[in-house]
Amino acid sequence: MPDKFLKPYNPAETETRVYEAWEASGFFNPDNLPENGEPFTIVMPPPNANGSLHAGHALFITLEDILIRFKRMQGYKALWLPGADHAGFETQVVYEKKLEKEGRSRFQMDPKDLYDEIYAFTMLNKTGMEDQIRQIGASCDWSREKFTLDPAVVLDVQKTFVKMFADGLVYRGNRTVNWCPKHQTSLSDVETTNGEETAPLYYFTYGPFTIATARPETKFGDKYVVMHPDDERYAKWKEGDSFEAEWINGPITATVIKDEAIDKEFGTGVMTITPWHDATDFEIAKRHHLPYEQVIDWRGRLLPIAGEFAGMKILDARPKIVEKLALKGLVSKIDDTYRHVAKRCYKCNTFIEPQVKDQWFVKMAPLAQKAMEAVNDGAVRFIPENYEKIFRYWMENTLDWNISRQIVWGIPIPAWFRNRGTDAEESVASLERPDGDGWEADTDTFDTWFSSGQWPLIMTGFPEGKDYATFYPTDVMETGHDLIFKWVPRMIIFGLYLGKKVPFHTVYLHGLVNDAQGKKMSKSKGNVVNPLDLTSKYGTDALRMALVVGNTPGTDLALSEERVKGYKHFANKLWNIARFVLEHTGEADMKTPLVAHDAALRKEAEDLLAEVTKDIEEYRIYLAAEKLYHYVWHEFADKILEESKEILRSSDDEAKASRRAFLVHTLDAFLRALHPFMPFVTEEIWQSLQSKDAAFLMIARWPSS
RNA sequence: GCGCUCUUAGCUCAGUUGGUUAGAGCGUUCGCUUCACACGCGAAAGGUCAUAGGUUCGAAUCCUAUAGAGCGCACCA
Repeated sequence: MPDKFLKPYNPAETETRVYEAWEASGFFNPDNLPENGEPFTIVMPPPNANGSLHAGHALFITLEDILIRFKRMQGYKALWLPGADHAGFETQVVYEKKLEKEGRSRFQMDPKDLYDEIYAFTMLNKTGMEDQIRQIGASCDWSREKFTLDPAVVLDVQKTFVKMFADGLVYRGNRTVNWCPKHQTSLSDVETTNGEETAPLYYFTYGPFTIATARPETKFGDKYVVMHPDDERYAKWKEGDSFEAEWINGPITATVIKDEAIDKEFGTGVMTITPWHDATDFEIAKRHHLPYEQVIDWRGRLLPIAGEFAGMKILDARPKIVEKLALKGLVSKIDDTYRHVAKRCYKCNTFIEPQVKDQWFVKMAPLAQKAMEAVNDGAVRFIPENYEKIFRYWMENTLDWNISRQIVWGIPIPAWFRNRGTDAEESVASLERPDGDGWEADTDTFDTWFSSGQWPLIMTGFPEGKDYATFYPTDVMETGHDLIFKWVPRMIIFGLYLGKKVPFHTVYLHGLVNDAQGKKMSKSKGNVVNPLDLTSKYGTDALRMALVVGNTPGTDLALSEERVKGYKHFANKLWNIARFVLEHTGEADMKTPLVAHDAALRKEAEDLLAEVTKDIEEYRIYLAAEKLYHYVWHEFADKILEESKEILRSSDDEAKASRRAFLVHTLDAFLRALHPFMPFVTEEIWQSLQSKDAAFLMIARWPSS
């Protein structure tokens, strides 16, 4: 028995050494595996290279590594493809915060300089994160790693856009977008949050009508009142009737419009419209061919149309405008109990200002239709199953996807414009500048999800790479349940559009990792747990077990330090079991026939291993881990080892020989079974076992078929 | 408003297709310097499975309603 077993298990001493040996062996790359089985592929959700690893990363790395190691031991060509995401807007926000702290602003910087700075920042973080992923024990193939801003990836993504343009699936749209005045970019619908708020609802006299509004500051240019065509209260007013009204900055002439978008029950059933700053109003204006004008600028300040209020921020202007209207006797009521839903930027919480803007949109309906059909045909399975409903809901209710972002940190949109802002405006998608004079390049970049949506294709080398032929479609997409609508549908859509096949057959969705009380971790609450602190304190294997035991898919996990500590004890237990077995067996004769009692115990163990195998195959990882833990500690150690002491002290040579073989065999089998969950301690012990039959436990045979 | 999920021991959670006395970890109590391990061993206490109905030979598990929690969606200004 090696002397190291005389001391408690030391994760810190073991982990780096073992990982380096694995990596050097080349077996993370399936091309080097001794067996040439069927491929099994997982694309790693590329972490955002703008910070360090958090507990959620540790969870997904663990889950995916368990599946990969399990399949590798079963003889599959197991390929886990790591990558990193530039995470456009997210990273730019992180970097802008940094600039803010330094008293700088991106709006005073040359875009090229800004890009270069963010690039350097991201590359530094990327390297750091790769090391951290190694620390969690990820057996991914680093030789195939990609970054979303690798030149080849950029080109692929741009080609997709050009193809979609040619296929009529992207178009230049001039319409209402979600505008963040702080970050000065438009955002997709999934990049905004909806919060219920209480805001005063003002009732103003508007000529012969009373209108209700929560946004007086947008009302300067309003010259149309709209009501429902069936509203009997206003039956005497006909579409096109006009009237005089005293308004904020003097008298105006207004016109009556009838539209079914108006809710008769809300307010007075009459409203004025501001097409530039409200999506519903924009639609009404389009239907009735009404003019529209910008009232609020891109920074969230009032434009000259506001007269004396020009240049003011909307929240400052609002009370002053109401005050002025009150002096004119035009305020009839203020309802302070009005609750409504307001959209905010999901990063800075600033109110979204709807603005009309030219952007590139992806036509979602035909693409979503295909994704739906694939799911209906059973080509993609969701775990847990109920997420399929959520997926369907999203695919049935798609809005066209705005993919233009007014930020530098991203993949440039290969588009060109001519005669911009005039009736003769032309816009084309092309990798090269089109022929002819006057073309200017689009300065916008793609929404990050436009590139990450193509990730399974990109990682497998679509369309001509050799990996694409072998490993696409991939097998499992394991990611957070919050990505069910942000990421998963886009991957399925792009997979079907470009690759003609779904990119994976199974979507496994994990929950959030919360603090010990089940509260969401956040920097402001100060309850963020750094997974690397936990691995250095208790060992990576302990953290991995704490993250997966009893953690059902789709459900959030409360991660307490006590929990991790418990599994550190388990790693040590395993270590001492090995010590006992090694001490008492010496060179056991593995061919010794087992006595009846030992054969029965062995049957029990084999039945359990068969169950565990089935559990993992059916993605009940939480259950498999718990069963192994329970058997090893409370059966093998507490009962079988205790009973062995007496047997091995006895003078029954047949029973002794049988028991020695049984102990070695059982320890060996459970080290194999535990290896995907606790790779380090199991590998370290297994290297000292007489039953060792491969260079690494990592590539040894799974103990049950 | 609509949709999805959840409510099981002091805490965090399992309970895989309905089937004997409902489980785990941590915590608590009691007893152990047992020669693998005190990062340990042995034992114990602790639950009307949110509530009310229903289906069934049998329900934590299926159905309905109610209450509470969480998440998502929604153009009522």
